[in-house]
Amino acid sequence: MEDNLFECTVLHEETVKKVKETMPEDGIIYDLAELFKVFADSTRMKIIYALLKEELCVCDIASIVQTTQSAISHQLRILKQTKLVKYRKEGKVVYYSLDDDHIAEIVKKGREHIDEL
Amino acid sequence: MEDNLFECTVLHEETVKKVKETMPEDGIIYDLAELFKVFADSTRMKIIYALLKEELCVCDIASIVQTTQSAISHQLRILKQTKLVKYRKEGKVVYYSLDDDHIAEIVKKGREHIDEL
DNA sequence: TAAACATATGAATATATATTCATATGTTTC
DNA sequence: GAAACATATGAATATATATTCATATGTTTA
Repeated sequence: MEDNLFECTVLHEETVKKVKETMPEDGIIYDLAELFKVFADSTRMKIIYALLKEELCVCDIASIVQTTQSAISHQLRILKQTKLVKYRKEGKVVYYSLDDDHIAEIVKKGREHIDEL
Repeated sequence: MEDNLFECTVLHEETVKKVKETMPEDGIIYDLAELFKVFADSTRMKIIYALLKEELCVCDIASIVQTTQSAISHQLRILKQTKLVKYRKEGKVVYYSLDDDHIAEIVKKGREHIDEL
């Protein structure tokens, strides 16, 4: 009659109850996972690193990342949708830059972890 | 004769050269993307949040995350391989806990970004 | 040592997503 | 307004990966 589907006799009920209460809503968890998904691809990570330095147009990025304009453009769309980059147009050229101070910090923390392994 | 495959006349050569010099090696970028990949799944994010509170056994985690023991175990393997969690055995029960201080910081920075949108 | 139990794992399936290719859109210049 | 150019995008393909199911492994207890 317990509401856990997990037939398990060593379950620490008090602990589980306490931890459950502190868990963020599923929506928050989902959004967090979605955010980190953006950082979870080499191409996008390269784009982010490049933009950490300065504003760049699409063909600059393609040259730096050594990938096709199309692939870059698709990835920039994702970065745009998740509000990690902003852009401005100058004629037919589009300049992208980072749109959030947290990005640098997240990358830095990740880098610290990597460097300590 | 340029070494860029990107037929693009507005390329900012000086800028591109400068940024290229500051880019981390591909290996670092790859490792970073792999790290963030671990955070990029709702189930793993829930496990991480649960373990932020305290050490838990597999069936506790399954109960908190409301998923099967098998799914949790598969995800814990990934968290183990990437050195984000450690474990200790007590008889047939296995207790998992976070293995790195950066994890909390990375999640916190991500959360700050989410909360500001 | 056999049964009960906690956890781990291999294989299969389903789903997500990165890249490529072709082409569309929008801007500038002649 | 036509050609050249920078960027965007839809469709298709290929690859990665999360979950499920069945079962294996290892530990405790009767």
